[in-house]
Amino acid sequence: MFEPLDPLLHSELRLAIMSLLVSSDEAEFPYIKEQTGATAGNLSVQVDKLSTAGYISVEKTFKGKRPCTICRITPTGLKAFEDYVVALRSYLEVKSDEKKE
Amino acid sequence: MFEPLDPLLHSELRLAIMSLLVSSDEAEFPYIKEQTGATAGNLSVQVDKLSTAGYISVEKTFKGKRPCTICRITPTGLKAFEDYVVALRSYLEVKSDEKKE
DNA sequence: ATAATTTGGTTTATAACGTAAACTTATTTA
DNA sequence: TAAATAAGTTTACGTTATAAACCAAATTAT
Repeated sequence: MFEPLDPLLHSELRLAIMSLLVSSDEAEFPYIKEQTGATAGNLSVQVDKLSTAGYISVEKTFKGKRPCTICRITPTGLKAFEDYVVALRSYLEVKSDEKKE
Repeated sequence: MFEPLDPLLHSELRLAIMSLLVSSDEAEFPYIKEQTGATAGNLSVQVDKLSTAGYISVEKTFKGKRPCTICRITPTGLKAFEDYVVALRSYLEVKSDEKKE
């Protein structure tokens, strides 16, 4: 009836991060911070979790002399996001008293 | 850009409960338990939270000699659910690099 | 009759999670 | 050269979610 929701994606900030990365193939840390309105600390933690799960890749480079963290979604992450969206539908659709399952 | 998600609804089990109640105007505790696959304890806690928030009403009656807990969604709860669905869309839609906001 | 099981839950203890605050390091700017 | 800013990370804490333990009444088995 209700499909389980990937707990890694069922989090406001992590979902927002993934949402951004689905649309733009890469994004820098400060941009994600600005778009999501998250604090740097919270963002850092959640980026790390997504990265550890293999949902995003994180590249640490430099932009001039300043450090620059670039995030990208991975194929695994994209698949997980798509699956999550499908699963969510089972919660959002109105069921007109269907039988079982 | 991303609308905040009502924390009370952004929970797998509570969302499932609300989803059931949106479609069926009332549902008994054991039915919700069966449909969601939740444990009775977890369900009891989450029903209580939704009830405290005024999102559902809980009526305790009897069915024959056995206790029977009936849940119904309230207008407040329905509104909250609808708002949540709208807010969620801001995370699920693919944005083709639109400008700002 | 009474013991065991089932039904229908509630309470509570714990582990996981989200978040902000504090901190670090390097770089500009005053 | 001192202060402020940028770009993060670490850590500490309060909040949540969840299962385990519990309770009471009714039903079924012995």
